[in-house]
This record gives sequence, C-alpha cells and structure tokens, in this order.
Amino acid sequence: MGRSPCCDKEAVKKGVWTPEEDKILVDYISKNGPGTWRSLPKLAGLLRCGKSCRLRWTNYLRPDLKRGPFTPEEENSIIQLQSMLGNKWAAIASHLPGRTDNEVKNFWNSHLKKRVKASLNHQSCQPSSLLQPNNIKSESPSARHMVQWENARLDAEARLSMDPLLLTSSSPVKTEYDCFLCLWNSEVGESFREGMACKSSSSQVSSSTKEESTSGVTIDNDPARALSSTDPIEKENQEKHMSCMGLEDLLACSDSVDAKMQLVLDFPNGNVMEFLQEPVDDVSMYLQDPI
DNA sequence: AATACATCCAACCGCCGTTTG
DNA sequence: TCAAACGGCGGTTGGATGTAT
Repeated sequence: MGRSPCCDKEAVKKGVWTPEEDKILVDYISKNGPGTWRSLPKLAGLLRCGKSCRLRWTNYLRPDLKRGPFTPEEENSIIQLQSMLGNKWAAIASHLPGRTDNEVKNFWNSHLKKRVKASLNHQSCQPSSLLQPNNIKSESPSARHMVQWENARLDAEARLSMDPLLLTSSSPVKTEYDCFLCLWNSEVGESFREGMACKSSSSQVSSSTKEESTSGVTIDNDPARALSSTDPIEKENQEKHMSCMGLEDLLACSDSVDAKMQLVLDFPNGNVMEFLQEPVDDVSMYLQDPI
C-alpha cells in the first residue's frame, strides 16, 4: 500500500507566500514552536501543506538565517566541501552559519559550478587535484581541518566497506584508518562533528571570546586555549610543553567541547592528519570497542 | 519600445530513512 | 513485523527579473 499524500492537495494553497502568511507562520512558531509540521497549518490557520510550512520556515523565516551575498570565504568553503562531499547540500550548509541547503544549492548551480568548471578548463588540471588538502590555501583554518577530517573519515569508511574483515574482532591489524574511525566515533570526534555543526549558531562568538566572556579569567592549564595564544614565543613554549604530554592528559584537562575540538584541530605541528600517518605507539586509549 | 533570451531563486516534487503504533 | 506517518534531502520547475538585440 502506497503512502497517502502529506496533505489534501485540493485544499492547500501553493506558490509564493504572502507577507500575511509569513506573519501567521512566524507568530505561531514563536509562540508554540513548530510541533508537528503536519498539524501546524491547521492549528495556525494556514491553507498550506505542512511540508510547505516547514520549507518556508527553514529556508526563509528562521530568525538565525543570514541573508545577503556569500562572502569569498563562504564561497571557498562551498567549493572545497562540494568537491569533497558532492551534492550533500545539507551537510555543506551545516558548516556555513546562517545558510540553508537550498541557498547553497542555488548558489552553487547558478554561480560556483560554472566558475569552477571555467577554472578547471583554464588551468587544465585534474579536478581531483583540487581536492588535496595541500592545495587548500585560501580558506580558513577551520575549513582546512574540516576537509582533512572528512577526507580521512571517507577514506576509512570506504576502506572498511571494502574490507569487512576489519569489522571483525579477530582482525589483528589496526591501521591508522581504524584508529581514525575509533577516534572519529569517540567523544573527540563527536565533539568535532557537533562543533562544526554548531558553529553556525555560535560562530559569531569565537571560542576564546566565549570563554573570556563567561568568567573573565584566563585558565592557563587549558592547552587548547593555550595553543590559541597569539604570542609566538608563548605559543612555542606551550607547544613544547604539550609535546611532552600525552593526548589523554591534554584531553583530560580540556573541559569544554570547544576546547577539545580545538585541541584536536591544532594538535602539534598543525596537521591533524599527520599524527594518523605516523606510526602510533599506543592508540588503545582511543579504542572504545575492539574492532 | 518590444521582444527574446538568460539568470536567479523560492517553492514544489518525490524519494529515502527513521519513528511510531 | 509491518505499514503508515513524518521529517529531511536533493533534483527540478516556473515565475520574476535582468540583459541583449
């Protein structure tokens, strides 16, 4: 038996939303929250499909949306993420504060796709070369980290999908990919994922600003914060100190999600993937469950 | 000024995965 | 266990607007 339509197509209005409809929707959600989208139109007094209400709200009326043109930084992020993730617009949009998947998709289709294509033709280089983290020069450090994490994650997942033996506990070999997956699935990885997803809602407030604003007191034993120091000498000293500590120690004294994420992102020498590529002496602390 | 064509983007459609009863 | 309900997603459409001829 097929699914019934989400709404009575005869009774619902379609097309462009009027300001009056917008106001009704905003007022209702402000007072009651969206609840279930299916029942919302009836409760709010709108002759619209629930799906249409959800779309209108998420793509246009949500108060946290950023309107206006995309910044060069945002453009770079979209290009990098699209080349890496493909047309996963929701995933890409989640890394762009205040932008919706629809907005990103439209912007890609109308602007960036052509530009990237033209650029590739002009440079007559392989598309794949654009995907390498080494070629990522212009965008923000967070975008670089993001691309590196995502690349490693995709590598690991692809590898596991091709080699089911790795999923069995009898497999004696644990590679850097396996370690990465464990780390990815650990609290640290979760912090990273949540952090990147939540950056949209808190990005205007940098981590250091947030921390300072709450107490006004600098906590010196937080290595993540320490690494964010702008004083090169101080930073060097702190990095030396950190290199003598185990990651576990570092994570243990980083109490905030943001700080832990920052710590992983800024793990010594600045290349988060490099420590995965090096031989790892003891990764057991990252292994929540035996692979 | 009129027409044709191109571009943009809000909104819709249909599919998919998850939840629920 | 299964089917319906639901929310979310990506692809596509079509009206509005801009630009060229």
